[in-house]
Amino acid sequence: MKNRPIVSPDVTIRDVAEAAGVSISLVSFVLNARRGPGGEYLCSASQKTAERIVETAERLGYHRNKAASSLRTGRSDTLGVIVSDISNTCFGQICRKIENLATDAGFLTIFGSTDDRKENFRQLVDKFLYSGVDGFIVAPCNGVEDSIAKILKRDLPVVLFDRDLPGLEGIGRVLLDNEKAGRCAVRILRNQGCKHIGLVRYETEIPTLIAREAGCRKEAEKHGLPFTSAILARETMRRDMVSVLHNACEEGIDAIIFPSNAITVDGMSAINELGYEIPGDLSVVGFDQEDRSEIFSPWVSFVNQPTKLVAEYSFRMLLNAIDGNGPLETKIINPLYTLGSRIKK
Amino acid sequence: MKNRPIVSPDVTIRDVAEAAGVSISLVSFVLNARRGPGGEYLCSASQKTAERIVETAERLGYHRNKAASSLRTGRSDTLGVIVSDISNTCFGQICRKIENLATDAGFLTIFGSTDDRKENFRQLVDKFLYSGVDGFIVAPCNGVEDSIAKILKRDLPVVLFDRDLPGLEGIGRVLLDNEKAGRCAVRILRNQGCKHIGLVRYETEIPTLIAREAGCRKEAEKHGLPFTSAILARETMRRDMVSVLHNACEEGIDAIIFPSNAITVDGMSAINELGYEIPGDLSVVGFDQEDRSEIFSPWVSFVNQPTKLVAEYSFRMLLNAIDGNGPLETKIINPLYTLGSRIKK
DNA sequence: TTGAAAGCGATACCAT
DNA sequence: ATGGTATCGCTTTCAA
Repeated sequence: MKNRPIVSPDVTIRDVAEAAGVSISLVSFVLNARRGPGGEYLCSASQKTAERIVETAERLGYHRNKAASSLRTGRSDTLGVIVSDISNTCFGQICRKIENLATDAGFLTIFGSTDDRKENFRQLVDKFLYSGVDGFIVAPCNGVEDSIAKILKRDLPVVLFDRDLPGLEGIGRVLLDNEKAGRCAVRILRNQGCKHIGLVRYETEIPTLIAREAGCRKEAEKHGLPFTSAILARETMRRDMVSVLHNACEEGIDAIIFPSNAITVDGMSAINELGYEIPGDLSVVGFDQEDRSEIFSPWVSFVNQPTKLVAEYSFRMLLNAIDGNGPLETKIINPLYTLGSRIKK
Repeated sequence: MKNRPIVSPDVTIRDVAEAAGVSISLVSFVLNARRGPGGEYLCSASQKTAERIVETAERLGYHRNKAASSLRTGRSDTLGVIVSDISNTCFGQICRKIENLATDAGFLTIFGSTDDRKENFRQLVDKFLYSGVDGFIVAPCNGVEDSIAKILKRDLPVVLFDRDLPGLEGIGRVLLDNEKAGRCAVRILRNQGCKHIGLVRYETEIPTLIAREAGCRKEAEKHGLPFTSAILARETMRRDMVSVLHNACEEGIDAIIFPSNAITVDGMSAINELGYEIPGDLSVVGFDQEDRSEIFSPWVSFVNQPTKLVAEYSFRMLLNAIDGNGPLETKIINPLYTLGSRIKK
């Protein structure tokens, strides 16, 4: 365990300095200089020397030692991203996009999954904090306000997405317009000619779900459409789903909305178990689409977070905050949807 | 861009030393000491002092500065993991598992996605190399032998998974037994009573696909089952799939195998387009299951890499190599399968 | 059992 | 325009 080998006799800034016949300071200067529009080095060094230094560095294959640089500057050029589960399609996509953007901006990204558990969230925040990240993009669990506060106390910027933690100040937010998303779901079903829409959710105080349901109800009422919602206990949702859907169909409901990914999954399981046909027996709108579900179940419509946009907004906001030239604010984004086929061939 | 604030006046080892009334060296010593079975500190310091130091460190909220430690030791306690797409379920799961294992072992993990493109792979390797990772776990693209060699030249350990790069020496491998996986697919269909099995793949030299097809053929021949395979051009696979499947069904094929994730996706699209029913018109075995596809399309069976095992073997092998107490070898693992329902309700 | 001190490599202040 | 040098926090050798 102890005797891990020390590796790679690397090219250091000193080697470059010697090879170029200048001082270490000058090399550091030039290598950190910003570039002008014409590619000039914006520093006090002469262009000639600057070019020679850069060329030497390249020739020797020099690469800045991150640890040393980080130790000296207090910055690591690393971002911490925390989600509930990176193997979940939606989060996976957002993480990938953030990673790409961060790479282009010269940042490294480290990810962590919480499984939606407070303790895991806290551990990850600590871990990332102690590894010296420069900022956070997080999809929080409920009740992790203290952990966020810990980040803030270190003066590090945080951007929240996917779920809000109301009441926190000094952080950025990139959130879906959930009420609009709810309206969107109902609109899809109305366009398919559905006459009586149902919604299933579990009991919760998560504002996301409440707002989505409210949006559904408003849009339905606006058009005088019957709208019925069933609220299950969270623990027994999976089990209760079958009877709830069965009753709903008996009562003449011809369309159902599952307002989150978890509910969609349980709901689709129940529909399979009941042997219902989509859209024959029931039209379905789910939320937060799974990978390729359009291929495995092309008759289900989905309302989604636009993952690319979420990633872009979150990253830009964080980067601006890190660079000190932009505010942390709240950005509300519009839902995206994919329509399922209405007809089976 | 330049004036990012330097943050967090942290508790340093010096603070701990002063507060505990000992020297910096002693603190470092104790804090890096291994623990005996009874929790004793295995270092020359007296247990009393050791305990006092540890207690002081905790009280002050001390955490080792990673940059400084890394600069001094040349180790970063960071692992680099490279896959083709982390938002793909299978890779997402493997990454998550590796992350968990790494965390438990005190390592940080950084991920990168290549989209199966050489240049991206090379860039990621360089990026990880220059950020000082201690080792790599990678699912390679074709033709990145040079990049792997670059890692090896730095004396860093590499473990390959998912796909092999034959001919490379001095690396670890965790690979699926692809021939067995092919046999497994045929066995599933035989159990469902299928009489004539087809397989679609694209033209390639990827050993994975070839071996899977060979396995299928062998198993079919072993039981005197007719087996027909169609080989499409990679670029036009998506387009050609429809007619190929159509012809296959006309010719009396009652079961089809899609021997990779990409082929499964295109294949399922085509089946949807043709309006074929599974398993009414056709039984299907796909490879490398998507997230929740069992819910959206419960009638398809899948042969998979056991993601947890792949993650575990890869990580353990790498960790042992880093610690210098274990070889980098080739580990072949058995396929896993999930059965689709044979009957629609 | 404990401590002093020499770096690791890069940055940035201050001279020249 | 260029260079000398203190310093970031930690590990580790050597001496006491």
